[in-house]
Amino acid sequence: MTMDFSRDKPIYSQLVDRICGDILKGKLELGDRLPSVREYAVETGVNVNTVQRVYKELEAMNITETKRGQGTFITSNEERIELLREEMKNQLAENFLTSIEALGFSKEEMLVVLKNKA
Amino acid sequence: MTMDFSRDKPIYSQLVDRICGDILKGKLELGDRLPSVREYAVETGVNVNTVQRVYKELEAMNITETKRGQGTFITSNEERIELLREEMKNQLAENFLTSIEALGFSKEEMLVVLKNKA
DNA sequence: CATAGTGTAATATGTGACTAGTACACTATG
DNA sequence: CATAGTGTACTAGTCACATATTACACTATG
Repeated sequence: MTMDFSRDKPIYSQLVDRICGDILKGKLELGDRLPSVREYAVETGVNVNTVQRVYKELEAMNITETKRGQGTFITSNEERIELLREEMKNQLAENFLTSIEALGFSKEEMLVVLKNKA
Repeated sequence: MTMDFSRDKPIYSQLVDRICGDILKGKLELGDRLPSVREYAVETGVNVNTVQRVYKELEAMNITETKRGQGTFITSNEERIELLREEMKNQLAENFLTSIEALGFSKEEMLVVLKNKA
């Protein structure tokens, strides 16, 4: 595959985002097994250690569970995923509002722009 | 002063944002002279080179003009500033929409969250 | 129990972004 | 022309990130 990564953010971080997105979008389902670190490394054209870091982060976020010798699985805890969804939504919104304020735009002004886009 | 900086973004970049914000907010006016690199370095508790990089970025964006031996001044070109305002507004909006999509949220869903915040 | 497939750990290396220290070049001012 | 105040250039150090390599620990499967 050899994915293309943006250069303004660590690869491991982009992969975490991607997997989270896939979970929230339903592309990955609760209890699903992720590819092995070695598989995923080849798929994405990245080093095994980088994938390991990705899986480590995901586990620290409690959205995956790792079983040695078996693989890494998405948690079956639906509440956790729902919580994740809310957390990320909130974080996104707050970051946005912070940026808006820092640059001196008003919320209303930005809402108009957003509505008129895509 | 010794400003406090977030650790997830380069200092110079945060300073650029800050100055752009101050301009857009009207805290800094067209033609104003910015502090000298050394002054600003002391004010913010940062190295001179970091400030220099900030001023360099600003100049590359055509929002300041630098005169050796005299100082760095905010452009008097009002059109440029207006353009900057539109650019940043657009960029902000687009980045936001990209993130939303990547995580599988809908625009409408996020607009609701935004309206109910701050 | 052998084997192949999991995740994990440790170490070394290269690279680029960021920051810092120091010295230089230009300009205004007296 | 001396001086102090500008911006600028050069060099070096630090750190996070990614990679490469190797070895280890656990589990399923035959």
